[in-house]
Amino acid sequence: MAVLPSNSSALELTISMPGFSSSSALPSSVRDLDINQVPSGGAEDEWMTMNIDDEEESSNGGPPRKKLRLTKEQSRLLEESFRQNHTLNPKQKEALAMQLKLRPRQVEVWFQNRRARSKLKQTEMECEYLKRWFGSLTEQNRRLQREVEELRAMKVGPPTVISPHSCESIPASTLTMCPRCERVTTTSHDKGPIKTAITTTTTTLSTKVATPTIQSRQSPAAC
DNA sequence: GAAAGTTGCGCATTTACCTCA
DNA sequence: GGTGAGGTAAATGCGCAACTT
Repeated sequence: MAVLPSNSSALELTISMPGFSSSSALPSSVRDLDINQVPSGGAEDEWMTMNIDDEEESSNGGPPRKKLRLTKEQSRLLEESFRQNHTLNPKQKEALAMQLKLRPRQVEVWFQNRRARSKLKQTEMECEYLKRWFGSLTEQNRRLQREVEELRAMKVGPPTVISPHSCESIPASTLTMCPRCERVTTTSHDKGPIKTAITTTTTTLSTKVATPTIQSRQSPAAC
């Protein structure tokens, strides 16, 4: 299962994790849209209070700077451009600035902030994902501990298991489990009662939580 | 070719402003 | 109407790489 944001420009992280819904991990995008709405009670030319000249004046100790609010169209174009490229070369920056009637520096800053927001969202998603994974592992651990306790309690005489291949009864002491792939193999070594008891739980392990994968995660080497 | 200085860029952090509950 | 929280544009400072002298 791949968890992907509704807005592909916001996140690049792809998380594969069976059994988990992505919806709760996604921050609401509604407010993002509202942020760029024209405030009620202000005409658009009044709303764009800081044009190029104003800003240059304020940076030289002039009147205090006013907050620039990008128009919907400006935001749309910037987002579109960001989707294509997360960084701009000087030519692209210049062209975009001209198109948007902004200074190249403003475009540059917007891209910096946009990259930072993407990264923040990605980190939040990773955090959420790790928390869920931790929770599922904790639960799995608890379940297995319980099983071990039960098996310890019913330990009477030499434990045996049914061979998956021949359906014959095999002394459990001859079975071991590969810790990596969790397959049962027969050996002649005696691993002691606890080890063999755990071995008998192999069938239950088939219900284990599948290891979630982040894009870069490598699959374990074949056993 | 090596070292020092310059420039441009990206990023992290901080500040200032705005909106909304 | 005042206020605090959250969002975001902009400023600042730092590190790094490429280039020049």
